[in-house]
Amino acid sequence: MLHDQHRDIVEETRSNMPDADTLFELADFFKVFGDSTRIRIMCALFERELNVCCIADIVGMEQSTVSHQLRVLRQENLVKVRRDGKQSYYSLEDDHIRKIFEMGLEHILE
Amino acid sequence: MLHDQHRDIVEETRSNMPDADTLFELADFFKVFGDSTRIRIMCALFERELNVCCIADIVGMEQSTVSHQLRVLRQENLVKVRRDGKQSYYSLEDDHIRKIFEMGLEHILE
DNA sequence: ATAACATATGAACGATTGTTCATGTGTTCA
DNA sequence: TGAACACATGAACAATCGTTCATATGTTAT
Repeated sequence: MLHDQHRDIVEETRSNMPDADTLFELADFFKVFGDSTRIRIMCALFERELNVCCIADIVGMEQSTVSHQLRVLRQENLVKVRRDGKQSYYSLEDDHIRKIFEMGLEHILE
Repeated sequence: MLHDQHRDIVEETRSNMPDADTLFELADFFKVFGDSTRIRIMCALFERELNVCCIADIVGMEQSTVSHQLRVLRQENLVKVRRDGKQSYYSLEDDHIRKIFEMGLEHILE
């Protein structure tokens, strides 16, 4: 049960929070970072742009798996594609990713 | 198939990446941010420390659900607990969380 | 000691997710 | 045009995850 003294705290806290939709989007965005295959793909792309079969080789997974995960990364605007003949070259979309990575690494290395 | 010209790229990229264990840990860490209930809990805690039933009320979920998720947050060292009589007060563990939040928000608001 | 309350936890369930296999689409080169 | 290649995608499956219900633990007050 919620005490009377708590009602105000609850109300004020709730009013200072971003709206539910935004937080939902935020969760979806971070969900992308929550898989080690995708993390490894992004990490590989920190160096340079790479085509799909290189990425597959680097992370040691099937081409199909990598393609599926690249689609997830694309949908959240984390990577962009460039077609060159038969091959698709992927690269990182922006620099937030790098910073988020750094923050995460700082946290776990404590 | 991997072309000869790609072998070097693969090797060099792989050698510049953090080791697999670290990236696995990193994924597990970000996994915690990938759920809207947990996001909302963390967001509520930005304001002030809160006990469990206040959090449950703010996020609109069962006390049990919130307790389970608080355990997840505890296990990844994202929150700490303080017992005060019958109640447990939760607060954020460090400031990385705030920065990671900000990065995420910046990204989705583009 | 017992009742009432706050929180934690285990089991069970449905839902979501990651991977693989098979196949489809699009491009190049002979 | 057709074979070979690079990549994308759909279906299916196992595994993981989030929630709920029921119950256990721990604390306070009578």
